[in-house]
Amino acid sequence: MDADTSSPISLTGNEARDEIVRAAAEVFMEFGFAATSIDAVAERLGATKGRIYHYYRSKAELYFDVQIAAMEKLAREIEPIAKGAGNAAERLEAMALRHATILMEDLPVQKVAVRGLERELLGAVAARHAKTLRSIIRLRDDYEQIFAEVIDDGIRAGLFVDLPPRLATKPFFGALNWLTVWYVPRRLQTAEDIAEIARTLTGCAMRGILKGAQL
Amino acid sequence: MDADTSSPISLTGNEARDEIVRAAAEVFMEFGFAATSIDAVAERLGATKGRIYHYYRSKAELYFDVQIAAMEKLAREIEPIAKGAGNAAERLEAMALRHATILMEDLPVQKVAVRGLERELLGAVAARHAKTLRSIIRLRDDYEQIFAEVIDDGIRAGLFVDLPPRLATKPFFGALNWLTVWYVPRRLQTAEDIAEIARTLTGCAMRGILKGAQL
DNA sequence: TTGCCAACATACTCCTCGGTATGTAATCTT
DNA sequence: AAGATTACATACCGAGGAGTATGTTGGCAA
Repeated sequence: MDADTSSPISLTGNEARDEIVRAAAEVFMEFGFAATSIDAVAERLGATKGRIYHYYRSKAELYFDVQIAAMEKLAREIEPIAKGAGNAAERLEAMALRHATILMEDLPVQKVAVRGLERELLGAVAARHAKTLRSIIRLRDDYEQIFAEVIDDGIRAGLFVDLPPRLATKPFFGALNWLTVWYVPRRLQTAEDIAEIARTLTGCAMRGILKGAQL
Repeated sequence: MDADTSSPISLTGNEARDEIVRAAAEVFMEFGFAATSIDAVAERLGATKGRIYHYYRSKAELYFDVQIAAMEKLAREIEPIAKGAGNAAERLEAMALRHATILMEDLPVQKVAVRGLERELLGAVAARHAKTLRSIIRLRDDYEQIFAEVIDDGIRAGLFVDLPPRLATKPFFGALNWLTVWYVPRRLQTAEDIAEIARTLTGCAMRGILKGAQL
């Protein structure tokens, strides 16, 4: 077990690390990278720094792991849909629906990932982790590319408005991802409530790029 | 001059303060609140901390001022459009177009404002500035309310899809505001390029809530 | 011209926090 | 069962940075 601590990318999810990542995501979500202290994460775990630094060599590495966890989860679920059955509009709608749902179900991790690297890091630790940084940005780009390709299909098929796919992706993602800014999970909120929100957002996003009339 | 340093809200824009706010916005945009040092802001001004602390009592107060500047600029420009001529769809489209354009033209200040208070602050300085914090959140809510009312008009008029106005506002803003995440100003970028982006985003946002067919 | 004050710069304090070095109990290996 | 390793906790260090206390300079009033 614990096959690699050297490569922060694509690590096999050690159980202990997973627990740390989840706790870290909650605190990062609340305070952001810079304002989050390792002690605060440890406290949420009911432990001390020692535990965290046993598995992670720096705060940045821990933060990266949250990002990776988020992107892998999304890609793992959405890619099959993109490559599945249905025309571009049907696939895109299913992707958007699932995407929005994951954001809400997995809020801490996903919110941190959506806020993204935001120069906060490039500025803070700079060139130190430049390589890791690049590979995470790559993960994001690859994920966006999945959507861009389906959108491109739709445009070619005449289903969607004629825009550069990469540009059309932006407001589409915007309508969905923006929920990480305003959505606050309420107690008493059922899975159906989440599904309702996801459908609403997906509806707006889809109409935004669909061409012509629909009901 | 310098009528009030006591109330951080609604201050009359002293020229010296404005210059500090603009510089601060640039650095805050780059590194976020927590990772921005007052020294860094001072350096961008070609000055030292002394200059900043002569006008601001804390980093938080300076940050608040950036937020206020952003919200006042938006409200000042968009409110007249909301109360102007045209049906709900026409007014909303004009508002969205201007909103998106301001975000790009005034990127540093607006980007900081869009990222918003994000608990980063509530956590850091907590109850200290709770009152100021509330009033800034109020500014944001009021601004969103301007859109919500026009959207409500459109729904009642049967122009827009039937959704709770407050909820419909979310994906609409999302499609627009998301540009603060991906948009990077290029040299050689003309006003027409910005206008083009604004039109594209506005188009997607409008189709997202418009009911029925359009060209 | 002199005193006063605004508008800064300089120098210092103090505390937080990332990271490390070291200790220690449990578990595993042989 | 006796080292060795894992999985932490504890104790410490050093840097960075917010805020302050104290100069210093130029303009303006009387």
